[in-house]
Amino acid sequence: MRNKTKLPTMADVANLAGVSSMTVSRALKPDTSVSKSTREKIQKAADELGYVLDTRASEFSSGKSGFVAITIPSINNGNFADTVKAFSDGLAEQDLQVLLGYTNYHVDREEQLVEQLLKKRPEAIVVTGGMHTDRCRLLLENSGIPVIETWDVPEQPIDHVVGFSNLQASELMFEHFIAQGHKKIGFIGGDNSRDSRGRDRYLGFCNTMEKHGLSNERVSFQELAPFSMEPGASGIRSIMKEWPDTEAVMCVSDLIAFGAITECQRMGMNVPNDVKIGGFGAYELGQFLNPSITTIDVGAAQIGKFAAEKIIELLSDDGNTKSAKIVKTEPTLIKRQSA
Amino acid sequence: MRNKTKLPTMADVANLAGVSSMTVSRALKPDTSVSKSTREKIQKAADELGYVLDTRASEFSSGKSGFVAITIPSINNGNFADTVKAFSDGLAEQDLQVLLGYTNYHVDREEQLVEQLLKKRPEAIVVTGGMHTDRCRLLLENSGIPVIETWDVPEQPIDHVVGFSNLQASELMFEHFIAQGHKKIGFIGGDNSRDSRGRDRYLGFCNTMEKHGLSNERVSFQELAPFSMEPGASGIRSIMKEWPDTEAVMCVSDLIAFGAITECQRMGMNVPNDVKIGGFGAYELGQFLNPSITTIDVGAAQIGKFAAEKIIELLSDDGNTKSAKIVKTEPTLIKRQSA
DNA sequence: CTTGCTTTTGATATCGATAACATTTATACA
DNA sequence: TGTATAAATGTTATCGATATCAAAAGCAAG
Repeated sequence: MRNKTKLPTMADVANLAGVSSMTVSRALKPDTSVSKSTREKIQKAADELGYVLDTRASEFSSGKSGFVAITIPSINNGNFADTVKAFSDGLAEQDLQVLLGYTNYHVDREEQLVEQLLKKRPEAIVVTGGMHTDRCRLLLENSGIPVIETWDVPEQPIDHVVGFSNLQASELMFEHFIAQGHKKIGFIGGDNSRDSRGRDRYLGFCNTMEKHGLSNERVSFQELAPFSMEPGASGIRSIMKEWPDTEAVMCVSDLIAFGAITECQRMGMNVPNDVKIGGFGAYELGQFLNPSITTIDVGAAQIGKFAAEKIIELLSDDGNTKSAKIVKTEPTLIKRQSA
Repeated sequence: MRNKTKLPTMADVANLAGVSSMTVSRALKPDTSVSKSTREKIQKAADELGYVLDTRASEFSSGKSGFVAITIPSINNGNFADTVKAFSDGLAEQDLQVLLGYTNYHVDREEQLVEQLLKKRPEAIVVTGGMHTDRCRLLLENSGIPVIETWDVPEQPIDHVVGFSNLQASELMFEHFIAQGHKKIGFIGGDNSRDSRGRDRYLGFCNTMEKHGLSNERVSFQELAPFSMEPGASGIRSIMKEWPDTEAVMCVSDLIAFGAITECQRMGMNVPNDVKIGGFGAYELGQFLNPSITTIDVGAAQIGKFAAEKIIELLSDDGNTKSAKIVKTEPTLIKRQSA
């Protein structure tokens, strides 16, 4: 059980089976020309030795790493999890694995992570967002592999993009508030310097307010821990304290909205009668809360699916791919009870 | 930008810097004997070429893979995410990376995954639970690396264990119900054949009911999608329909409890006045729901932390480790509003 | 300026599999 | 039965870094 004992190699299997190691290599993959009897003989030898292929050697030798890297801001986020899941599923057909990294919403951490991931020579890399450090951008540009930026539509894309405009997406919610006749509208967000998607949603707030000649002062920015509801509670308290006549508030995510709605209930307010609360991201828990959360569905899974399709196309590329560099998805408003 | 262009290798850097590749190899790691001037020269050459180390070659050559594998049932589960996070953090100090796989609560999938992971030659492997296919067990036993089973205390451990008794943990909740004078108690669970931890929680139900001479018939087993609240809603509907006088129900997880509580509210019932609902896992959302969810805290992060510590100890092992093979954590009841 | 040490650098073999090419064996058909 | 073709297997070189051992350079003390 100790580390000392050497694990069997392909050569060991070859010896035992009385063939060359090349034949073992072939026998262990499907769709290769090895006679049935030889393959069985080799399989038996491999089982006997408890042989497990060393993919490090295999990938190193063949030059293909067999995986694709993806960075997301946070593990504890149903939306990104949906993207990753759809992405993994899409790549599984091609026997491509996914190597995942978390940036924790920090571009510095992203840079570090991207370098780490590139050292492992992925066949493509997907990053969340279009905001990177200079060095990170350089690393990606020089990586020699397809790069896809997601969940955003950067002004100067590095390579390919699968995303949507967070600004336009959040406008859907504010237009919804305004269509219901509300004028006293607020926003609860996070650290805009770290989360550019959150910042764009805030800009959507400012834009819409300006367009309709309304005040954009009713905002609260909270320190957002990953997957945190507490900031929603503090945010709504702070807004209702300073502007008690606020009629509708959009939160930068459904989790924040969850915290805000439940805090309203604890303060004795009725949502949506006393105040309307909107979320973002169409998280599952939003359907089940009473009241259910009106939200923006950004098609997180679709982003992962599209990214996977793009990568498959780029990797099987014979050099004449015609597909668009930028794929946009369409966020939609999901009207439920809370707003 | 196309895949064609070869990335620079260490030899390229060595050429440009006018040294041997061995010196480059040394210069790129800390704590090695390379003169300051040479190191700077090499660093400059590497930057100029945009050189990024190929860890595949590096790890292959040195024989160390530099990572540890871990399998968890589901990505969309805050508890396992907490374990993984603490685990990653614990290993980061030792420059060990974590390679994560999801079994989706299927032992067959686990077997497949474990084989895939072992092919990458991790330095240790952590699995969730103690239920495996025969082949999976064999693979783990023959892997030649430390194996840790977590989130459970198997009767016949493969190697090391960091876990707790799910059975005893769930008994905490039922004893809590009983101490409040309840006798008509129910349980909402999932597919026991797939989730052994859920099954043990159910067995805790049966044991406690038997011990107190109470009926254990008030149960509902639902098909549990990962991170799903809907089964909680169906579960409580089914129980309240068949046994309308039920006084208290424990759910196999907080997410199920969430679905159950909000469904009770939609049915016009008050939790906890009309019926008490308990959860399992101490998920963050349980704190914020109204009513907040009474639950069992199993110390998910602690499990990850302990597992990481154990691995560090085992890997730095000089052959005379004395640490216990089995580490148990202590689940606790968190009394909140719902029960 | 020589001896004996430490520090720095280099040459070579090697990790385990596979690509590419070469060769042998099996199969089909005239 | 012989030849053409396909299928099965083997040989050799190689991927990119590092371990290991060897050599050179730097340095202190006599």
